[in-house]
Amino acid sequence: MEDTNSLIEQRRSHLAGLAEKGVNPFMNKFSPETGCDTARSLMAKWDAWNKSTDPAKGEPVGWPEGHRVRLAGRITAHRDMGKSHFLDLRDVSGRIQLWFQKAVFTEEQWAQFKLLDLADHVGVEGTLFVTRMGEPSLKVESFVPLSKALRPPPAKWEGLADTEIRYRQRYLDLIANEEVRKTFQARSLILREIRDFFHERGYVEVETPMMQAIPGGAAAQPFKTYHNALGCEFYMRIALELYLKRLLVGGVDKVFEIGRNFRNEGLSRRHNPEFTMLEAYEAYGDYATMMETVESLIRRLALKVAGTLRIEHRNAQGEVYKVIDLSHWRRARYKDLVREKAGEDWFRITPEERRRRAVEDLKLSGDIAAAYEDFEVTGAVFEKLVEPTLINPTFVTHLPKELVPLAKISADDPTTVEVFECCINGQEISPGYTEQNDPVAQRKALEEQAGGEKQKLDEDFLVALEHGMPPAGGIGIGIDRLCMMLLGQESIRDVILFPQLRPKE
RNA sequence: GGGUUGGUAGCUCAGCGGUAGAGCAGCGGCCUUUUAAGCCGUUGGUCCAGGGUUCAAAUCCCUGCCAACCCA
Repeated sequence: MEDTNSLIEQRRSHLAGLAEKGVNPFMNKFSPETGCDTARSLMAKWDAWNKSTDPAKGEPVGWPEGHRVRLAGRITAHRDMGKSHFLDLRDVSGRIQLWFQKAVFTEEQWAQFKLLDLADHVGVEGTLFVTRMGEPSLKVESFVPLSKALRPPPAKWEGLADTEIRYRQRYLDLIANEEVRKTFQARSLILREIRDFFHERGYVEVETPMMQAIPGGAAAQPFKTYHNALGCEFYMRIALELYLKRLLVGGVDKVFEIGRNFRNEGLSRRHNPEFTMLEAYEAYGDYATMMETVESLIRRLALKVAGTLRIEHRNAQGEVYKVIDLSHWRRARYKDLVREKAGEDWFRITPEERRRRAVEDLKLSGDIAAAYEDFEVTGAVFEKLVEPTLINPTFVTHLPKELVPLAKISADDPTTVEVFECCINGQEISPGYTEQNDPVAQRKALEEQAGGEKQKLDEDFLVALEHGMPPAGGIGIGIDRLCMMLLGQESIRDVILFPQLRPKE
């Protein structure tokens, strides 16, 4: 990209100007003592103490006026008053205001100062003080250019709105938009908290293959790749499941993995071709054990990241348009939820009548294909009419066995399986299972699912099961959707740093 | 895959057949406590691309590309 404009040319000439003066505009190393906002708040603390008239205010706190400090960051604002300039310096901790006075510097140094541009990185050293306006600031005594920005930053006030630039050049989005920085810091916190949660419960974190000869554990289109040295095709994984279960066989009784799955399907507000999945398995647990696990985990995440179990989603105007109450976790049977929307007699009428009612009365004609079997008609009712209404957390239990062929039959209702779908925010956040550990039943179910295509059977996995897998509960949690729910984002692209877009040119 | 909306200066946007615009940023000037600094002046454009209609197209039409949203 060799595009130039006058702004880039100006910056290039400033770069050349620094070089002529023998200044390296890309320093190898400069060690700041502390963060910009750290210095700023310590100064503010002292200032508050200093100005307090309370006779019992005690010992000085923070950093006093005149405290010497060395900082580094990016220049994000410039207010020029001739012989006196105010700049904002920003690093990951936040910002602090810099004061450059002409009188402090030699003519040569001032000439170098004039070659600095907005968005450059600089290192500065000086003393802390508070301005007349009460702003804790740094009186700069020396500075060094650390990295010259050859391109202008986005406008500071409007921020960056162009979605395409925001996603393709996320770094500009992060520079320009404070909320975006916060969202991704919160995502990092969520991941860390999930790991702490499972480690505290005695789980072992593992990493299993992303390149698999047979992509299993879910029904989804995989991406294909090729290994030159082995001379064979591989698939990018679509789920973590089958390898984690091998580890249950191997005696890793509590095991989890957080990792990327890849599905070669459509992109949407809720789908990115690569997405982050958590799966956790617990030997001697069952689906009920895992419901408790999911609830405890998500409650903890909400308190950590939002400070409350009442998650508010706000629109661009800052108005709350949705509230998710994570203090009550409903448990409801699949059939009961379907009856609420489709009629009390739904499961007593004939399959033909069900189809007619779904298409005509419930207006699901676009969602029900002619080839759908009866259970799929009910599935469409659930997916289109029930799931979107489950804003507050609901564990949907006792799913019909046809819907989840690989699961274990419920002890109290043989037409259903020991599976839950935890729905929050109108979407499925986490499925959970009492895992199938009967190798004969598992083989039969997988063969039926493969529809006679023998090469799709993960024989190695079935052999593992034949060695004996302990009874276990398992869950999967879509981390991206979890982040959307907790962080008030309606698009998956706003919780993934670099969402997939069509490559340019 | 279908529909809707959008793509104009570095950024945010207006203009919607008749000379290419504003604010911010930038550049020059004034100002040594400003903070979306202020005041004066000023530079900057493949109006997404390609075709068409027209005396005349950023503007109307067609095709394509990219994106967002809705639907499948």
